[in-house]
Amino acid sequence: MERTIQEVARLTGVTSRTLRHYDDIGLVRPSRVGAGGIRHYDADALVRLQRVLLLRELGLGLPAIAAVLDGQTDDVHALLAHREWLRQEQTRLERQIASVESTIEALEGGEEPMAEDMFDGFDHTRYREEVETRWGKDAYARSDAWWRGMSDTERAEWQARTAQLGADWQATAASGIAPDAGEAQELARRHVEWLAGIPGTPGVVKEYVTGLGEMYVADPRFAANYGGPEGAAFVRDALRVYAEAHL
Amino acid sequence: MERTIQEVARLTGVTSRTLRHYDDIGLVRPSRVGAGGIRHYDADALVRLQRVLLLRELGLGLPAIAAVLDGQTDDVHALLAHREWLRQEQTRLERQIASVESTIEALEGGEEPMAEDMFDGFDHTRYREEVETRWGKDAYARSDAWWRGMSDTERAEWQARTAQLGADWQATAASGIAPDAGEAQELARRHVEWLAGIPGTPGVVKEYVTGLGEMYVADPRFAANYGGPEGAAFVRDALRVYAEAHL
DNA sequence: GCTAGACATTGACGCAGCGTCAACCGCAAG
DNA sequence: CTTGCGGTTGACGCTGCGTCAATGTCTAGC
Repeated sequence: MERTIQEVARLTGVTSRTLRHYDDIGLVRPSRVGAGGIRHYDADALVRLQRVLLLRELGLGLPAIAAVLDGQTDDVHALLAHREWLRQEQTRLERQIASVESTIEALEGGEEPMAEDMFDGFDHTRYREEVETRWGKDAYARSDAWWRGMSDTERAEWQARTAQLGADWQATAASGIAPDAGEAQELARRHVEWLAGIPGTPGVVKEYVTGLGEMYVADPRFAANYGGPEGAAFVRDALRVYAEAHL
Repeated sequence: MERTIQEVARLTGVTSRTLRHYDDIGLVRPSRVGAGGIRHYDADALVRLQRVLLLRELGLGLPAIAAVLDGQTDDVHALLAHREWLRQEQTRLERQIASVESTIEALEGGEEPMAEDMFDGFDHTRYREEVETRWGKDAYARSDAWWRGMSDTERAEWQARTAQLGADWQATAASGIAPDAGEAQELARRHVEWLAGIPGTPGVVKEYVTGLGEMYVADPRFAANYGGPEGAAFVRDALRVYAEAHL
């Protein structure tokens, strides 16, 4: 009636190591421990093990299995929750596969060694329409040439600067100070300086800077760089104050 | 131009702990380590980190990413292999979800607390047709009543005995001895004894035992219990010899 | 009665990828 | 001088066991 650990292992297809592990964590205890610590399993222990293995095949974690077996959780309930988790994993995988495939296509198409558009910085092509309608095709072309002319390293540097500027704006807006305070105005100065570094834009013209501030608020794509609409509003106000005073 | 670990962390969205980990394993090293072991990252390091993060989002493991970045692996090749792995994961998940759902249905339908059919043992309902056509509806009904009348514990015990018998047959067949050797004949005796424990079957009748042997060979569902067709053939031969001599 | 061998036991490390203390140091502000 | 922020190097924890390693026990054969 009783079986040793090795016999149980053969019967159920698990290793003896697994059975010892289950004993350690209290999931399936042997029915009796004889001389020398030898584990013996009776039919009841086998029933329990059998239920464990069934739930394990379904992908449940050992703690969840323990909860079900000890009656702390309703089995149907546990399985429903588990199914939900499995489904989320599945959609995650789907998205990942799609990403991998589009990346493969891009690489096979000879695209840039995927260094672009990782930071939230100035992603050029995304704003093509915006630039062309506001400042003309010529402006976009110059800007585009400038962008493509840079090396990966230079682009990374530029993007990092852009991201840092955005991060600083967010931190400042969140600190609660006024848009016309010194710190915010210093940021506005950096912002204008940064703008001047982009060829093909009007540069340090007063109405351009204030207009840009409005765009940050109106366009969620830009607003996201500054912590959403509120952050963008802070940037707009600070830029307006700065432009009035210095441009 | 250079940034501290915390700045890089904010820029890229990873934690400084992760950056230190990447340094430890040599995946992304800081461009310079200043006084007090302070890490500094320049634009080149950012480019590398950026590529790491892109590949990580696709689900690649860090060693695989390192291989790609160090030019030891073609990136397209690595991604193709990775896609294959992702697809396998996906089908595995699909199957698991299907299993979970059928289990949920079974539980909601008030089925037995899923103790059945885990071992390779005698799974009753699977062989209903087989039993009814060979030995009549009455035989199946008696057998069925006997099976349902048992407790989980008893059923587990029975299944374990059945599985053990199958395992012993496989081991004996694999050992290379002849079907009429003593050890095989002892197993045959146990087999007949085991058969006698199933109500509704003809029992220890000579032609029943030999016919059963043939069925084991012919039906892959049974053969699987004895190690496939070869193992089943060994069982059949041993049973025939035993039946001729003792029944 | 001894020994070999098969199987048992209890540690303990390793795996992936960091999160999370812990303990300590350095620098700037109040 | 203290406080606080940010930097450093360990080292453990998590999931579910696989995989030694060192040692004990039971059975079989001489």
